[in-house]
Parts: sequence; structure tokens; C-alpha cells
Amino acid sequence: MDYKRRNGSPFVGGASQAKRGKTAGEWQDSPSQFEEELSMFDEADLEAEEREGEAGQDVIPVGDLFSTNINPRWQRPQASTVDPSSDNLVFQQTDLDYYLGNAVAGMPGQVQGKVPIIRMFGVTDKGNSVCCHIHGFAPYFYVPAPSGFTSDYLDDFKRELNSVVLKDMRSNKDNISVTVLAVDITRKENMYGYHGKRIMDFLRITMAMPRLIAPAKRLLEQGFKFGPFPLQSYQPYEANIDFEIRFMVDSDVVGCCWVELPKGKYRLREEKSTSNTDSEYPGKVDVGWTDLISHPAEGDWQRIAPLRVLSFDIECAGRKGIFPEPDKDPVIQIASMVQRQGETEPFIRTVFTLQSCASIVGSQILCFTQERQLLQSWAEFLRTVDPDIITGYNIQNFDFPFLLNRAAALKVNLFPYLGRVRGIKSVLRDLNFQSKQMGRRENKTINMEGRVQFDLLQVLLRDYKLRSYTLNAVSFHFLQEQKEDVQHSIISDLQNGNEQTRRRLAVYCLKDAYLPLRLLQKLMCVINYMEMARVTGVPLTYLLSRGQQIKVVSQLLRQAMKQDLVMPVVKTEGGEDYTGATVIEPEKGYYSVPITTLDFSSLYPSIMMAHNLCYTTLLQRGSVEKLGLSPEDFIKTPTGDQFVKSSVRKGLLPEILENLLTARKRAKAELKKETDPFKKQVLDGRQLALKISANSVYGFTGAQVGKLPCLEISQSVTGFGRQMIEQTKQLVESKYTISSGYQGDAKVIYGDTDSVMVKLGVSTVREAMEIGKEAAEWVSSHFTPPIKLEFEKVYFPYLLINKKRYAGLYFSSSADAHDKMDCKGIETVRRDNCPLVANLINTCLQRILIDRDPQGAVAHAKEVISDLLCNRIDISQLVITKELTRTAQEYAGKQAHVELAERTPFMCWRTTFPLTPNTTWNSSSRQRASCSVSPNTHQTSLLCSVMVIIFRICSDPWIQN
DNA sequence: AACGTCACCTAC
DNA sequence: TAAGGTAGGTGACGTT
Repeated sequence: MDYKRRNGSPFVGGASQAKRGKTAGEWQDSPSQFEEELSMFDEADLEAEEREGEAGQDVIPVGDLFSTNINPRWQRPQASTVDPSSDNLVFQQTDLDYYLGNAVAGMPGQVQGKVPIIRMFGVTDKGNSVCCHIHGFAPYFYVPAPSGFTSDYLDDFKRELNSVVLKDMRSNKDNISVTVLAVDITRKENMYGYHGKRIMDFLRITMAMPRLIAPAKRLLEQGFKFGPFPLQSYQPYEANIDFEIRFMVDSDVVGCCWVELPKGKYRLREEKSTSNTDSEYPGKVDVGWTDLISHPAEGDWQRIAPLRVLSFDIECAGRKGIFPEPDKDPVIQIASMVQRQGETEPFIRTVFTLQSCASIVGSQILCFTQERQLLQSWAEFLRTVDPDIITGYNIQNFDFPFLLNRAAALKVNLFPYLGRVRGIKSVLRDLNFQSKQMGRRENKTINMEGRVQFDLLQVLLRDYKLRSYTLNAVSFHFLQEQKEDVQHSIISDLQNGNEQTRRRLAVYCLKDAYLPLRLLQKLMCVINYMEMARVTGVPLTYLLSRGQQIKVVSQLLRQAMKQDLVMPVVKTEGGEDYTGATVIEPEKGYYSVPITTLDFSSLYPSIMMAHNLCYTTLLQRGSVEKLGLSPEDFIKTPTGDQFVKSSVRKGLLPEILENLLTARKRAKAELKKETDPFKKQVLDGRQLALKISANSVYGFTGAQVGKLPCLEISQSVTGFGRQMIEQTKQLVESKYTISSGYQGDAKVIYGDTDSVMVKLGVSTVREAMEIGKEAAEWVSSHFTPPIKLEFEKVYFPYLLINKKRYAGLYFSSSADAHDKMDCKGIETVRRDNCPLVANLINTCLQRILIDRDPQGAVAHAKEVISDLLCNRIDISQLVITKELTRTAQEYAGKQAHVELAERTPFMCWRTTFPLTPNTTWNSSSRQRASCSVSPNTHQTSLLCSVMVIIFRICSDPWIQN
């Protein structure tokens, strides 16, 4: 039930000082390892170029303006000519948006005025760019037809709605004359609540453009009168669906799927060729929306086109101690690397520098005397390379905003056209994104049509829990590699030096562009995100710019459409929280016997499937009587809510979940068989996406500030969960007893949400596993499929400190050797503790669990503290950063506090602690151990918290035996 | 000393 | 306009 990958693993053996000294030495080596790596690329290129008979220059003279013949590799491959009458056009779609434009003759849809046109960007198997304009699709929403409505009134309704919408517009810049394109009667059913399959007449209202949906919805809601019908409020349905999602759902297109335009059905756009850069868009085509074929991501259609991924990094010459400001400080270098998705090395490596720069083997250096020229040329470089994906580190909130603002300050007017559609200016906007999950986050956005911005920092913030998110720390964590050693403070000095110092800066800059590419590859971001887009049906860009809900909405709409169900618009209002899961009161202690752990797999999804919980099966108050349902037709959940059984109607959510979970099983089975490592990655990405998607369905129903909250579902789910964990405890404890012939009386010593930890009274891991497997199977038989209890692991020994805080040796694959030491909730896995504390506790836990020597743990803790007291440990990295100032009067009766920081290569841990010489620091309110603080030894105080924990763990009576 | 509230981060 | 959920440990800090 946790979807975020945890990579905050403790600093295993990670005395930061030691590593620091070593790497510092490496950094001074010249040339750096990275430079060698770069030159290797060059050798590979030379071979390739010899075959092609072309080579790029190493250094371009200062002042030479950009042109495409600088390096022929920058451009996309030459596209073969396409004949729309005889060739199908097939491409993988990567992004999609819409714009308002003039209708194109011969295409379906409105012909007058501005019409919404979907624009789909993609790449062919050969790596050619496609921009597909899709015509004839208009936005719409539903309202229930008023009673007595017949088709005779459609015109009245349409005319009157059109008129009030027009009147409602404050200005009519686009000179719109028709707002309502069409009103039709359709047979639909409200998906919220079971009403006995009451299919009703709905009015499907098609508007001329997406932004007219909201006012039309509002006017109908507020009260609308037409023809002979009285003034009344109309409940809107599906009026809050993004236009892109609406289109994708209706045309069965999912994110990153392959799209085929059949011959004879599409038209090439005539482009007046003004410059040779035009060859980048061979594939500008028009097509009617019903003519496009979308291929489900199966078989051959799982492949990924050779997308171009560009990573870049900029350097600015900031003033001493001041963060660079775009209106004052220049951009001095931009490094870029371009790689094709699926290949292992970047095939373009460039640095644009201000002033001369000595050559770097393996990369092309372009020098400029004017910053304006540098910026403009880089923008042209970007447009020529025409990347499908742009990555980098914090490009979204730093590099791109800085470049745009700098270009504006220098009036480089041709700079801010960075998208794949010429003529659209890239503009910087502020965006606030807020969620309980991620807190408030202020972000900037830049529109860049057709290019997916894949800021690696944003990916990491979303998907990984890390102690530090600097590029250096992240690279070290995932790649065991670090940035080139250049301090921010000397960047300006390097720039103002000579071509050798600027070269050093360029190597640094190149590495900062290279690391994001490496990380992207290592973490398989592109593959995993594509699979997520395919599974949930949303565009790739949504996955980084939007929350979790949109993914469920997309799936829900797709499933609902098949059954003519429509989704109501609900007003979002926060309400009372509902009760969640049970955490069994732990029998705290140290267990030197095997503890078996049994888990319900995918608990919440399986509850929803087993009991058919859904919007469409919910019986609202009074429905049972109204519909005359008999007791066999429905169930009552532990929270008293009622749902019809699947024999009456199968719910949408259970269907979605079944599809997701069977697809996951299939993916896992294929994964086992697959030998091609690349296809394996795709499949693994898919099974992960499927799991995450299944788990977020429950959260969606409980999201009270959401698109379609339904607390009856979510509280029933947790209600069943509570009942099940309780029942599991009872079942296990009742069957596995001495009186039934087992070795001991089973006792559930702990459990959280979907798991129980059982002391079975056996003495070996093997027995604990065998009985565990049998027990899981036996307990499962008491529940409705697909609910299933599984044996997961044995802990031996097991240290249960508190609710959500425990540690143990983890046995799963073998009964003979433990797989790992598993720590949950303890300081070692928390990011709000300094590494000193985490490391010490980790070592102590190893002493306790692996060496089985609790006294040794205490001794170790004491030793470390004693070492600190006697300055036997290098504490040069421990520095007092701030004395919290208080006046003498304020000191009266209070303690002074000192803030202390432990510096590590990656970050600075701050701890405030009381500073009172010779006092005993005692937190007896919680019955903890105490230790005394010696005068003037600040670091001792830092360790007080450690001692408290170690003492609590080790000196408690239960650990002594 | 006892207790409540908050921020933070984790377990599911 | 957009935003997955609840349970719960722990330390800092303020009030009584």
C-alpha cells in the first residue's frame, strides 16, 4: 500500500569523512575519468563517421553563426517521401494538445470560425517527426433531459443555451457567433449509485470550443429556461474532463501508443520551404478524428520509437555570494547531450561557450564572443536537433526560466521558440501545485509544444524518497558517480581566466548534462513513464504535471463509456475523515524465535473486487425499498453501506481492477519468459505501473477534494480490512494450538492493515515457513476470492519496539540464511535524523540481531560517545552554526539552545539542543533513559538522542534474555 | 510534571 | 483550477 520507492537506505558503512577524503583525491586527477569517457565516445563516432564519410569540426571559430552544416548529425534522419494515397503513416505518439485554428478544407467538423484541432506529435520507426492535426472532434458534456423532453425541443434548447452563453461572455475577442454546436438526445445512465439500470434520456451538448464548456455548465446549473419548460437547474455530467482526455477516451488512444493513419485517409500539409531546417517536419498531416487507428500496446506495438532525448545544463557567471539573476548575470556556457531512446550513448555532445575554450576530445565546442549570439544559436541548435524529450536537472525551475528571462533581458527575440510548432512562443508561467501527498509546491512552467519536459529532479521528487536531492548526491546514490569538482564560487573566476580554465568549466558543464541522461537510463524513467501512460491512458506529460486522480478518471471514463454510463460533476467540499486501518497493539519485545508474517496481497483492490464495491453498485438511502431488492441481491458492508452484488450488476471499479491485475499477472509471466533485456525492462515497468494504478483506485474514492469522491466505498473498504485482520488473528490463534497437536500456541504479536506477525511456537525458520504457508492457505479459504492471504517472510530474531517501529532478520528465499536486516520506522530509515545517529543505531541493531549481543550494542554506543568526548573521532565536520540568541532575562528559567550541524558531503544536518553545563538532561516524562551532558562538549548532546534510543532498546528487561 | 498541538516522516 | 487515503511515532514547544 505504499507506492513511493524508498531509497533512503541507511548510510551503510558510510562514514562520510572517509569517502570524502578519497573522492577529493580523485577529483584532482587530470584528465578526469569523465574526460576519458567522453573521448571514448569520440572514437566510436569516428568509426561511424568514416563509414558515413562525414565528420564534425572540433572547435568552431568564435563568431561563426550556427548553421546546420556545422554538424550533419544534429538533424533528424532524412525522411523518405510519403504518398498518402498508397502509404499508411505509422508513428508512436508522444504528446498531444489542441489549439484553435481555421478549419482545413476537406476535413470534418465545423467550417466557420475557429475550431478546436487536436495536435498529436510523434516519431516514426525511422526516427522522423510527425505532427498530426486531427479534425472534427468537439468538446461536449451531458445534462439529464428534463421530464417531458422530446426531440422537438432540441432546437429551442440549443438556441436558448447558445444565446445565454453568448450573453455571458464579457468580451468576444474571437467574434464567436455559435457557441453550442449541437444538442442530441442520448440514452445514458448516471454512474453514481445503483438505480435499477435506469437508462434515461440525457442531452449531449457539444460546444464550439473547450473553454465554453465551463460557462455553459455553470449557466445550466444556476438555472436555465427554454421553450415551454420551467426555469430549472441542470446537473452537469462530464463537464470537467480535460479536452485531451476526452479525445483520447473517445478515440481509444492511450498515452504513447502507436497510431496509424491509413492510406487515402490523411493529407500531407503543403509547407513552403523557406530554409533547410524545414526538413525536420516531413510529417505534418491532417486527418479526420474517426480515421485514425490506435493500436493497443500489445505484441509489436509495445515497441518504442527512437525518440531523441536532449539533456542540457547552463552555467551562469554569478556575483560573489549572490544567486545568479537573469537580468544581471550572463549565461556563459550551455552543454547539451542528445541520445536516442534505447541506445546507450549520446550521439551529440556540444558546449556553447562565451569566449574561447580549449578543445575537449569527444565533444564539439562552439565559441561565441556575444552572449546574445550564444543564446540564439543554442535555440537554433535545439530546434534543429528537434528533441522529443528534454531533460536536465532542475531545468523546469532554473535553467529554462533563466534562459528565457536572460534572452528577454538581452532582447534575443528569436530565442523563445522552443517547441516543435514554429511560431509559438515559449512563455514562462508560475504554477502552484498542492496536494496532501507532496505539500505545496511552487513551480514554473514553460510551454514547449510537442516536446516532453522530463526534469529529472521532478521525477526523483515524485518517485523516490531520498535524503538529499542534489545532482551530486543523487548521482552518487544511483550511479556511484559524482559531479566534476567545481565550486560555484569559482565559476566566474574560471570564466574570466583563459581558454584552459573555461575548458575546465565546460567539462563540468558537460558532466552536468550527462549525469541526468545516465540517471534517466539507470532508473528507466522513460520506459516506466511510458508504460504508466499506456496503462492509465493519459499523455506522458500529465504524469509529471498532474496528480494521481487524472489517471483513475481516464480509466473510469474508458470503462464507463462501454456501458453508456456517465460521470457526474460533484462539487468538492472537504468533510470528516473516515476511519482507516487497524494496527494491532504490539506485544513489544525482543523475540529470539521465528516470527511468521502473513500478508493480504493487494488488500484494498481485492476487497473492492470481492465485494463488488463501486459507484455503480452503491445503494443510496432508500434504494433497497424503492427498487424492491431482495436480501440476496445486495450486501451490507461493515460500515452499514449497501452495494448490489455482481449478479445484479458488476461494478466498474472491480472491472478496472481485474483488468489491471490480470494484466499485471500477464506482464509478470511474460517477464519470466522474456530474454531480451530491453523487453524485460518494458515489462517490468509495466507490471509496476499496473500495481501502482490498482492501488490508487481506493485512494481516488476517498479523495474528498476530488473528481468523484465516494466515502461509502472507501470506508467500506477499510471497514472490511479491519474485520479481516481481526478475523485472521482469531483464525490463526484458534487453529494453531498445542491442544490441536501443534508445537505451540500461536500468538499474533503485531499486525498493521494487511499483515499479521505470528509467533507459532516453533523453533526453526523452516517450520515457521511451512506452517506459515499452510496457515495462509487455510485462512484464505475463509474469504471471498480474490482475497488471498499469503505467506511472505519469517523474522528471526525480531525486535518489536512499537507500532510501526520494528527490526528483524528477514528470511524469505531460504530458511538457511537471512536475506537482509529489515528495519521499519526506526531512525535508521528516517530522513530527519543525522547520519551519525542512523549509523550508530544501525550498528547497534546489527549487534543485537545478527551478533545476538545486546550488551555489545550498549558497549558500542558508549564507546562511540566516549570517543567523541575524548575527541578521538574527527569532529571537524561538526560545527556550531547558530546560537539561538536570547537576552539574559529570557534565559531565566530556560535553557539556551545551540544549533549544531553535521556536515556530510551532501548535506548539513542541523540539530538544536539545550546547552546547560553539568545538568542532567532527563526526559523522564516518557520514561526514557537519561544521560548527562558534560560541559563544552556539544557533540555529546547530539548523541543524547542516540543513547536514549539505545538504552531503551537494550536496557529494557525483555532484551536481556 | 502533564498535556495538547504541531511538523515531520514513516507504515501500510 | 487542481489537489490519492488513514494510523501513528517522535521531538519541539507552549500552556497550565
